[in-house]
Amino acid sequence: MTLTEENYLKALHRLSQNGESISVKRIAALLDIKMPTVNSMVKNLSEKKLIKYEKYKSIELTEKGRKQALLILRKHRLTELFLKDVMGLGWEEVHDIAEQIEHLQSDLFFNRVDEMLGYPKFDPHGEPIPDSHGRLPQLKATPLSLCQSGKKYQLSGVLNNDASFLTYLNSVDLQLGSQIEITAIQEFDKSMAVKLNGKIKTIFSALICQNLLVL
Amino acid sequence: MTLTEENYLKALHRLSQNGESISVKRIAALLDIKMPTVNSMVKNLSEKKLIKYEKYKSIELTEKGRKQALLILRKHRLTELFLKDVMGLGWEEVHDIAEQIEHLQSDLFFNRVDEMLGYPKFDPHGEPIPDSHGRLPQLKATPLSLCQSGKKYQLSGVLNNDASFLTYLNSVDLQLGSQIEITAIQEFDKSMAVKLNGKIKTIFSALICQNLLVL
DNA sequence: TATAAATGTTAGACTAGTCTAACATTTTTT
DNA sequence: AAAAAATGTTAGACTAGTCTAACATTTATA
Repeated sequence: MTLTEENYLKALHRLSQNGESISVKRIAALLDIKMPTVNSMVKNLSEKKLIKYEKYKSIELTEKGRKQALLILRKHRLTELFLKDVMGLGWEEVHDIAEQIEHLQSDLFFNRVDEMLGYPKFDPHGEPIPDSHGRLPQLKATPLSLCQSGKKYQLSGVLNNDASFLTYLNSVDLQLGSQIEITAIQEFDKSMAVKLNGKIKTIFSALICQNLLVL
Repeated sequence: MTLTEENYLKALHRLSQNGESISVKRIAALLDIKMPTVNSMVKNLSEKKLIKYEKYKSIELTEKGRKQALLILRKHRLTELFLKDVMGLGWEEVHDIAEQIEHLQSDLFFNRVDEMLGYPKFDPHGEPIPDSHGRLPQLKATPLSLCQSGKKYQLSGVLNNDASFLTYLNSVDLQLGSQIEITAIQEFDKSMAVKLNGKIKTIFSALICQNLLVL
């Protein structure tokens, strides 16, 4: 598979995640590529049995295509974790580098990365890491916004990668694995009073809660 | 620069290393690409002022081209060291992976690699690692195994950190900066008769010579 | 030095991935 | 249900990098 095909597969997978059906227009928008270009790539991927495609109908990944996408995702997420935990880069810095490293062809390299990380199941953004056969772990992290008052959770990821958000998390010393205890939930605006790592007390707005994944 | 252009520059630099002049034929052979293809790329690189080229004449890197090549070489050699020393891969395994990683665009990544390795000046073969401006350290450390009989050298590094090797060096009172004079080279097994610090006379096996870097 | 061999160059074709302009179909609105 | 808007498709062009076949120049050799 070419680098370009891999990027299309990743996009296809991402679009298939949020339930809605996949259209040429949405792929084009996501990849910032014109529709006719997407159209021809869609035909190409269809010939390779990576997607199911009929003119004017919506597009779906085949099992084969989905597996390929998950294998790329695996490399991406392992890389992000490696850059952060082994190399000490910041959350906000790792994505762009991982976008490049995910295309490396070397089982040896990624297996060693996996090993050095202790075979992790989630990446720094809380996304599950597919195994080497392209299968996903069953466990799923929950947004803090759906959690209950009076309980304790562990931060397992974030749903937003904006630098401003990540900077905020750093400012309250919140990292993967940090403990979050919900002491109260404000009914009116769904903001939460929380205690972080048993120490810092603060308020999370609803927007923040929606973007924190916990276990 | 494209990945392909980078590979041509690397090849050009490598060919320029061994003194002989650079021909289309030699580039083609090294990259396993047909001569007409090389010919057109040579024109392209010439337009970009990375090489000096006139029809039927031999090819030379410009200063600009040489600098670019050295920056890629820097990334390659840092990566090899990283894969070996940080990730624990074998020396024979790292080259192919480094060939891919050297094309990553991320100063952040390579600066961190450099930092984690302690800003090394030489790779384990004694090859110099260009700095981030594409400049070479002035002096080139050479494995003792490549040195000449009858000359004097200074120990500038070792390529092996096994306790047994370092203990041996201590036992003959050899330290960084110590003088090594080669008095004879045994042709059969490449072992060397040496005089250390003008005093101790002993024999270094070929293996020892390969692991001592001198200036 | 004339000819043969080696090397270099040009011309033209092909693929992957991109584009714009024009046309087709489906979906939404009136 | 007709018209308008949105979306999808086709046709054809362009670039980078590759190739083969044919031609040109330089170098080596008889």
